[in-house]
Amino acid sequence: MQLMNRTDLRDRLVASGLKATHQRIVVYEALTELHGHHPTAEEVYQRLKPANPSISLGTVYKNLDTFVETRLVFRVLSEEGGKRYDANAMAHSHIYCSNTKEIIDFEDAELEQLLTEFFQKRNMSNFEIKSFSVQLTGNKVEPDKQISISRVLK
Amino acid sequence: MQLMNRTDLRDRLVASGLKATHQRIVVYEALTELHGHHPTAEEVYQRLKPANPSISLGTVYKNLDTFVETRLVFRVLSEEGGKRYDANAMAHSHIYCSNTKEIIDFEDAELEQLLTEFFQKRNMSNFEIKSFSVQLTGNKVEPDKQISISRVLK
DNA sequence: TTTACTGCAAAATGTTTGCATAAGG
DNA sequence: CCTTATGCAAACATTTTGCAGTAAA
Repeated sequence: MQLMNRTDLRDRLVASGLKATHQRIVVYEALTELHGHHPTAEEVYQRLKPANPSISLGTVYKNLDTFVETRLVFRVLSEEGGKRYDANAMAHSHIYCSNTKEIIDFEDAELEQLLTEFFQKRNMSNFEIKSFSVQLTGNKVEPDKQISISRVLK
Repeated sequence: MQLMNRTDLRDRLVASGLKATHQRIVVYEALTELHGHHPTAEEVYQRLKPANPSISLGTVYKNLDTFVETRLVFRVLSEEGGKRYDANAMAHSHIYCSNTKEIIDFEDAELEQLLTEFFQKRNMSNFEIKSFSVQLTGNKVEPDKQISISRVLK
């Protein structure tokens, strides 16, 4: 997902049926650069403003919404209620850290497999499942405390 | 969770270390009555206003926040970004319906068990997991379409 | 050339805050 | 009593909207 040049970015937009405007490209680019940071619209705007002083915050909002609609990007909602975005179309889960309020990506193929199988077996009679994600809540453990915590877990 | 009288509601508030004011009781009551609907603050307010015309929306907000802090209630963030509340302290997952925008409770003991075991086995070296929930996205299937859908699933 | 997107600024939403008054323990 | 919660209204933050002008296909 990282390290995409503008041609690649443009291709992705077009592949999603979107007009590849300059603004769209730089919004999407900022998002890929900030991948893992789950920026707010404002943060995306601040990121690209220096190089694109004429872009408007409204356009950033509109494009983020468009990207979410086309599933090029998805929205994460922080514990505090703000909207955050991430340019990773792959299904993945998040950990909310209650201490630092960070949203940390958590990708685990084994977990994904486990859940995919679970939902395939489970007959959700009146529901067609499109996707799933797991939200974990917890606290980061400082390196010096790791030993005691791992003891607790066992 | 449903069918609680005011004495029970009061007891729960006190047990969580909160002053059992009339407003708190009726906010909590409205929330239990709307259980499964995941109401917004505004909806809670509309629900209890007829019987409590003097209560203010600000108080509803303050109390909902207080309840979330004490873990008496939890917040769900809708796909659209609004804050919604639910008076169910038990861990459970949600299904977002892309069509109707509903948030539907999904409790599944088997799934819970599966994930609990998964996270116990998995050594999350630098993270102490407090809780997890699964967000499912999909579409409700109308009764007359169920047959074809279940074919797709197989 | 046609359609869709942008920038701007205003408006709408949703939520929080400050403070004087009221109620709970 | 003393502390904490309430109601009110104003302030705030965030997001959406409308529209005339502009750029992409």
